[in-house]
Amino acid sequence: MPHISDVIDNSSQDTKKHNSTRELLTRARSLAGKTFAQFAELLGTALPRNNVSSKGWFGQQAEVYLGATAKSRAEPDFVELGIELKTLPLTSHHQPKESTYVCTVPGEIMGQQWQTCWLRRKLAHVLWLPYEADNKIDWAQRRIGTAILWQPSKAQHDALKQDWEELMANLSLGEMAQISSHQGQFLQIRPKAANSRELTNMVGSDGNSTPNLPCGFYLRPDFTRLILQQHYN
Amino acid sequence: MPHISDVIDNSSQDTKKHNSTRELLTRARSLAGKTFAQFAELLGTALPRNNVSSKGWFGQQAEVYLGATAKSRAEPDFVELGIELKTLPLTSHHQPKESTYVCTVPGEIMGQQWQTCWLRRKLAHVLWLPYEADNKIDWAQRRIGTAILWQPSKAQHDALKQDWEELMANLSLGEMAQISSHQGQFLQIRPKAANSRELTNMVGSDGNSTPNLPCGFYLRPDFTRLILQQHYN
DNA sequence: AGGGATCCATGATTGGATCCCA
DNA sequence: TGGGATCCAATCATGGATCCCT
Repeated sequence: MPHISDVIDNSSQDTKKHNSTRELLTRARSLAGKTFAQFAELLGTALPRNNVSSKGWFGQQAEVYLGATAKSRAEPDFVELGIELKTLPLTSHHQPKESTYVCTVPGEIMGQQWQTCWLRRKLAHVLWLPYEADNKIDWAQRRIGTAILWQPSKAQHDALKQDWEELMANLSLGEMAQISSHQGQFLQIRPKAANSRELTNMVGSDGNSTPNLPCGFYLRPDFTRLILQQHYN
Repeated sequence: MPHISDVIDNSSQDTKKHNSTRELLTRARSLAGKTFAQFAELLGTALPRNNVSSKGWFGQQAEVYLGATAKSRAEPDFVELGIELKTLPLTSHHQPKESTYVCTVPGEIMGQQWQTCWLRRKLAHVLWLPYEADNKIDWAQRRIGTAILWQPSKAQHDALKQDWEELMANLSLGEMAQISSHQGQFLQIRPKAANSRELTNMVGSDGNSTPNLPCGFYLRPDFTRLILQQHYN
């Protein structure tokens, strides 16, 4: 049984966390309407000259601006808040343009559980940062949208859980090579590598290790579209 | 049963290997008597300005000069010959100045066997390249010695095997933290890291993973002293 | 003088994602 | 238009070892 002071401390922590979360959202929303060029100026950095060679630029600079602490580490972007930052490219019709990368598919399949898996933790609390990604708009002139702080609804959670468990079951059945991007209603598994010759080792349920393309979990556009609708309607 | 042509091919391979090994030794010995400054000039590179910040310089440049193929990979330096290159720093009395790093201690202890372990493969065939390492000699003026091509004698092999099996047995008993550099007659285990705060995961015989300092196997000077004596007497 | 601590280079891995063709 | 392929930055891990204090 916790001592009363622990309860008081926790409660105080929760209040701080709540306030910090609101500050984070406020700061993120202060970017709404700004172009990439204006954003770069805010940061005092130069815009990369083209988008092909700077795919992750906006996401990484947004982390810097919002004070994310985890640089390429296996932690939430905002550790103390448990919040993950994800940029969300939009078409000219303000629909998701792409699937959204979530995290890498674990190389060790055995013993993975939904309750504790990395994907679930990543998607437990997300700060979405939409932006214009229509190729007809000059890159420097693309505008940042209004940030959305989101947690999965019961239905969304359950749908993700079902997809995840189906995909993981298929993986453990052995042939990673047979896993298709077509599986999964909202979640899919796709290659995630520098190139198609890259290989890592997958350890299957039989304990054997086989070389495979590194893969990642991606959210299909249908899923992120729901999030946008949920917020704007 | 092999076809007769396979036998002929192998024999041809062996001859090539023999010749290449002699060429390697000859090329290595052509460095005998040269100073670091002269060696750097041979390579067309600059000498690093001090030795503290360039600990691996000679070893790495020697690999380049001798055509080693494995750059930081888990292979022998000269893959086709199965030969490992090791530089050997000497005192003013031409005795080994330091213990000699061999390889990292595997993070997975279970199932390790002497017959197939990396340490045994590394030490199966070594091209030793001695050089003056007395701090009283200006770094640029240190001279390279006569290369020695070495394979362990039966007695040396057995002694290494005994040390290795003793050390590995201790590791698998659990407490990596309790392993001491004092153990082992010719072989020891010591830290091998950027700094003492670095940690990696060790998987013990119980299958549990515990964080530990990354460690390496080192040959004690007594061992390399034997190799020098064996050759020069 | 032995052993705990440390230094550099480079390849591999991971986290940020979007590209782009059939 | 979906999914196979790819791009950059930064960290991590490994291979090359020697430093340097007690």
